[in-house]
Amino acid sequence: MRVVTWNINSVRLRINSVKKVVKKLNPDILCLQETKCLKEDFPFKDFEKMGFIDTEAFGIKGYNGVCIASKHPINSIKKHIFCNKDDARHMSIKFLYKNRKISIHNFYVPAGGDEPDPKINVKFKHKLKFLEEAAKLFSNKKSVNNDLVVLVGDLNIAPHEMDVWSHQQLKNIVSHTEIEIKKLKKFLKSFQFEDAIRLTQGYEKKIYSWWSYRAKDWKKSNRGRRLDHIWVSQKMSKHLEKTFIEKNIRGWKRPSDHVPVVADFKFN
DNA sequence: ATGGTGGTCCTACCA
Repeated sequence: MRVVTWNINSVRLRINSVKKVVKKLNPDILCLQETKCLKEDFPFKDFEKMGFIDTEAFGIKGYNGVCIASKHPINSIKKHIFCNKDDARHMSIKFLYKNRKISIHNFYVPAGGDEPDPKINVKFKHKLKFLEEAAKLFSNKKSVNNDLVVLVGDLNIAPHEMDVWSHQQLKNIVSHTEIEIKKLKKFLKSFQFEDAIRLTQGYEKKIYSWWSYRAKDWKKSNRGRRLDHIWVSQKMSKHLEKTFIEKNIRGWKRPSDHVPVVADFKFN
């Protein structure tokens, strides 16, 4: 069973890239962030043609927006509101796979602006509050040891030294500051999640999922960050087979600044 | 070098 997460940065502009990625990766579950598309404008027909039985999406005009497309019938959907804001940053579904109930959570964590000080930057304050509320959502759950849960998304934080091109140069840059990383780790621990990428690939090598549009040559300078994540519950981690990141897609024509992150699971 | 580029939808705002 394959789960793919990708910050698409406009699903309508890049619908052909989505089709190519689906053809190439054949995901069971595709989670998108920054669809930048109202539900009434969402290209549901295209997702149907790609082979998805159920596609759930919602968004606000211009900003954020999340989608989960599934090749297995979706049994239930939840959308959680964080920080009392009218935005579209979370969606979760449940579905059956080989008679097992699996939950998928798709998150788009606020980017947080430029200034890494919650006292003067309301966007950064929002980001920290969002992470706190997200952690609370999971720490309230009782079934931590028995549930098959996958949490994916653009979490807009690169937590480890090898998740950024230069730990030294980014430690005061939003996405890699100590305060955010602490909140993210608390979020991770709220349901005893495992970081699937690092669990399968170790902590030694540099791994990125995002390269800025502002670089002259993203590939040559390679100043990336690992902002996109796949987390698995303890029980789900037993079924985790492998993970990989589709870096080459950053080099496609009119790319998103993020690339798809993939996790494969095996069930008997 | 406090820039750079790329989204949405027309004017700023977001990343």
